[in-house]
Amino acid sequence: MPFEKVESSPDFPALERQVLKFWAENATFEKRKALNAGKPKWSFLDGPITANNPMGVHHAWGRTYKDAYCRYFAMAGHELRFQNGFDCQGLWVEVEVEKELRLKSKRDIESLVPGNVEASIDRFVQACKDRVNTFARVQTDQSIRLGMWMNWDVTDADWAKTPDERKSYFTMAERNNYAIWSFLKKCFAKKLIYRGYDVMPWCGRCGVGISEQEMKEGYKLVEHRACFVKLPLLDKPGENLLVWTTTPWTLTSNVGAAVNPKLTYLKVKLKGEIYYLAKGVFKQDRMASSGGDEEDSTAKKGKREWLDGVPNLSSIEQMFKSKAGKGENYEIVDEVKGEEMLGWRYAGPFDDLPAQQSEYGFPEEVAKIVKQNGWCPAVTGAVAHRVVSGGDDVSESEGTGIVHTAPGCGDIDFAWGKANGLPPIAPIGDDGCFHKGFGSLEGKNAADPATADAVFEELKKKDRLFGIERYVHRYPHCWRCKTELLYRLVDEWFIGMGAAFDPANPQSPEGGYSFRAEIAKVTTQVTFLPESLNGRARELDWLKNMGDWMISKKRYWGLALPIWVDEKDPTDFEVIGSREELKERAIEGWQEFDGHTPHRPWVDKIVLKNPRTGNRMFRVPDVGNPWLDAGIVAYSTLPADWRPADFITESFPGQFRNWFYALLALSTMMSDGEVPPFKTLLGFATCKDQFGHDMHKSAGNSIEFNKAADEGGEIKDPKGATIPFNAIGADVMRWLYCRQNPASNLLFGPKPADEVRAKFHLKLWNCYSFFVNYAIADNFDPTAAQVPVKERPDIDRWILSDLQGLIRTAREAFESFDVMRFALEAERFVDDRLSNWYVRRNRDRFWSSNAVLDDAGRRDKLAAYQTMHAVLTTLCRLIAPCVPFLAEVMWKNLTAHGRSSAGFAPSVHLCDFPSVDETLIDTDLSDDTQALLDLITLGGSARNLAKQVVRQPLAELRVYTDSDSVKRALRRFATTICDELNVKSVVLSESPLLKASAKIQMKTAGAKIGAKRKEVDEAMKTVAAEDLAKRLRAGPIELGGVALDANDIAIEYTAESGWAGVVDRGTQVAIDGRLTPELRAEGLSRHVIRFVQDARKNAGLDLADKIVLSLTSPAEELMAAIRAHRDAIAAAVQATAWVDGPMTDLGFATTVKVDGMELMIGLSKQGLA
RNA sequence: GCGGGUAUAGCUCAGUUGGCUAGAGCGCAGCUCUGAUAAAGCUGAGGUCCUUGGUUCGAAUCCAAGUACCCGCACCA
Repeated sequence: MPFEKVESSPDFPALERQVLKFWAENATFEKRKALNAGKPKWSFLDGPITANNPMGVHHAWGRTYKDAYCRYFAMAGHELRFQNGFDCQGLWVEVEVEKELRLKSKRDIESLVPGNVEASIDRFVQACKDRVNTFARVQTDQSIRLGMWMNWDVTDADWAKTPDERKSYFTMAERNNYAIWSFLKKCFAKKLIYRGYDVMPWCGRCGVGISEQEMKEGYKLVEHRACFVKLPLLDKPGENLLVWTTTPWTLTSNVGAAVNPKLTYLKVKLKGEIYYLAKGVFKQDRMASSGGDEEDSTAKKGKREWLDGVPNLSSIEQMFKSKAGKGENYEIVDEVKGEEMLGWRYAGPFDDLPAQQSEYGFPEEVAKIVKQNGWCPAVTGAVAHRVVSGGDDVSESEGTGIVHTAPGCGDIDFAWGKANGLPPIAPIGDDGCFHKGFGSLEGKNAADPATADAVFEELKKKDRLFGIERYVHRYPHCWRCKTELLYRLVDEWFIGMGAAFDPANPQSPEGGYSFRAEIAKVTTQVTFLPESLNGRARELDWLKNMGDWMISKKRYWGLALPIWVDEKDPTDFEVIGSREELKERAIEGWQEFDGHTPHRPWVDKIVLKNPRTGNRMFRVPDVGNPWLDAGIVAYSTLPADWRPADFITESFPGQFRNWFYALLALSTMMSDGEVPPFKTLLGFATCKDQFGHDMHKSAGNSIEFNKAADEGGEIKDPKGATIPFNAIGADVMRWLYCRQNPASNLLFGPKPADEVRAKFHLKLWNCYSFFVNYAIADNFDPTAAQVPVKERPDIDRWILSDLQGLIRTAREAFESFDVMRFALEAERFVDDRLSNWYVRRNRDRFWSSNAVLDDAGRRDKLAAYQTMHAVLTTLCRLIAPCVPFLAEVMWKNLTAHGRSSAGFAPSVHLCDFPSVDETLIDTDLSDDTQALLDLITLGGSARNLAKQVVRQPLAELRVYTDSDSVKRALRRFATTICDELNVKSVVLSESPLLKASAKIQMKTAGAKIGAKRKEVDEAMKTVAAEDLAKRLRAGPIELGGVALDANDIAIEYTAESGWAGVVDRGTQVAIDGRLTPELRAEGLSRHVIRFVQDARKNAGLDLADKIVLSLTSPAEELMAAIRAHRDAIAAAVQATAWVDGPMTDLGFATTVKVDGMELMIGLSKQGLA
């Protein structure tokens, strides 16, 4: 038997698992690659997936695109590399390993082996490698389950190899790390690498500086306590500057107070003391959003972002009033210009701290650098306190207009400090806690609210605290561990990105080299999809605005920055570009390092000799930014003859500043500004839950890949109710992703999965099972000689013709990376054309029995089988890239289990992608059939208007149309129309069927009419529509002073009495709704048949069973109808004998009502009566 | 704060260079079909096309302002 019986409700996930086995056992993937060897290359570059956890369903979206396009280009005859990538290094892995090992801090990490930092780091780094290997393998298995075809590492032996030797690429591989070294060396040669001492956001928990890219991800609206602080002026007893800060811990390190020289400041007297503050802030409504800081308060006023439960800010004036106490008040005694205040000396809030007594700043390391760079004279913080100019950066939009300046705690403070010779005092260490030298605050964490309390206590004791308030603002947090960032003076390593460029014309500035502009130039060579996202503009915008790239992390697991620094001169450093260079230059440590990957702690052992000074050089302990790891892959993994990649695809949120950026940046440097890393980028949006909310593990609405694929599980809806779901399976997920608009967020869940399965998979499966199950019964042989297509009936040639259209769409869509277009068209093909027309109309061709057919009949039936077989097998090949399992299951069965002797490939994935067969295209036939389908719909609505069900035969359907294809369809498919609409005849009418009414077609007439609309409307009213129609047929007419032709005026119609009519565009359809007694009798008989069929089913009879039938009714009309159509009824219900009168003694009996009339049905199986 | 986007049915979204009666899928309601049958089809209800103003004979569409949400950029005391 050529085919296997097909279950009507299949277990898709189970079938998928069988297909995986089939592929593995038959080495199908290897065979595919062998077929394509030596063909034109199509280069795909995989964006590495972070190997830190199992996959979620959101990963499956991108991985479906990756696989679908790779499979398409493989079927279309290209050689591919099929290499998957894993992202291995970086803080995210460290954080998970810290959790595993229950470590809380960097100190814990360095004490893993008590007393041995180096061994501790080694153990920690090994744990990170282990974690990556573990989850890379998990993700590999899951990707295989998704149906992704890549050169996977499968066996234990594969995984025992080093990352460099495995089939997938790993960013922790030596190849990758050394490639980045060569990149950094090139940057160094262009003098782009520099060491920056700067105040940067810092995560005290992770102990790392946070780069600009990372900071974007962590802003959150939070509450802090802000305070107003008095700074007594040394030369004006009883007078104070009033400053405001949201970070009280930085007051310990105050060195200056910045004013804007152009602003006016008030001198406010309160209880005998004088306070200085900016005039503009005094009465300001502080809850209005900053913006219009000009005086006119009518300027647009937004409301400040605020948190519920936090009281509104009061104005500064109000604070003065309430502090004045009852009956008293403040007094404005004078105004001064900011510039007059410059140089005023004041007493700092924490001048008693040792840290304030250190020349050049604090702590010593900082002081050393400050001294070396000449950033300030030999003064201590306590001595340096004075009013400085902050220029226009000091505004009246926030605070008091006098800015507390701590050059060791703020970016701009640091700049002001350098400009004014103020020594920086850096209060906190890499753990975010106060250094020694800060008195009672020593060891306290700066982010801890209790620390603010301690600061407030100190201030109170000294009478420096003017007020405390609860304040809400957006504040950066660590994107990994969510702790608050602190601004801290650090030394980090940067790549200088160079001068700005004009995004409209991104060339390097005249003369000078600008890395930024070079990247921009390369970026313009890349295609960003989908177009609606304006990806290129986004990327250029980022390139324009970004600062220098901070590439260092003071951590353990990652790229070892190949920077060696002179032991005596921290400004003298070198970048090493390769392992070979390192070996050559090493004067110590090579023996120990050799045999290890270039990771900590081993690489740290290498010591170089400074050729200029003869001093020893040590590697900086920092590791690299992980986007370097992912950014180099176009060079570290793609061989030269595979560059640039034809295609990459990733979820775009964030990636314009992360992977896309890194890839462009590193490739620009590596190719000296010549070659982009890829030609086309397809971005896609974010995967949400089925209610449109972000998926979060904690919210219970995220779905693990394994559960979606095989296990089933449950999700929580937004109200927290639990919704269980069954396994969805890979192909349903994949189709969901393929049919999605990549620019929009995707809603994933059991409900969308069910919809997609019902809409596509089950519809297709129904067609397939219908075909196969009849083909089995009929012994259809797919290898039998073909009935020439020309000799097949219209409907066969029609679907083959439309199938070519689908093939054309498929090829265009895949080639332009628009799989959605193909998927939606395929759905329409399967639903509207194959299922709802071809199969439905052809059921009787398939089930007609060979025994009663003549030669022509048998040939017609063979044509039907062959047509449907061709359609289904072609569909299998078309959808194979999207739903590889479903396609494979159907293909194998349809091609008699892949017997290659029959000319079919043993796997659908070893086929070529279908090409359009021009000889099968019959445009007229396709048009005519479309017209037919439209006519059926119209006729259906006309029936509906006439309130006559399809079972009731009607006399006549009339059609009036100006469409040639409708006219042709009417002639060509008259029988079909009669059958579908259950009418006795269908007639093409030469004249309109319906009462005319005229209507102007503004689409064509609008331009002619213009402003004369009213005149034309008036003129229209005076002419009968029928006359208008007649005159128009003769030629253009004049109406209201405007010449109009037949195209400009549409004549519309309504039906005459007894008829029901509908109109669509140029076609009118009218159906005769009147019933003659004959028609009514026939309709009744059809109802009777329907009830008898029901009764048969209820009686549990088999399809083939013959029956003895008895039909009785007290209603004479019904009995007459039964008598008149007795033979038709008997044939339809397979009654071979009649019993006149009631038959209650044997078999099955029931009573029903036919159009209100009682009918007793009795039947029994023939032979039992 | 600056720039960009979006706003259309209960939900998810289409809607061409302005053109008159604004669509689809899902959901809902009703009906039908019933030898593909735990499938399928049809019909219906449901819209201030975010608001206001403007341009125009005519605006969901173009312009301006406003509102809400989203994205990017900038965020300082």
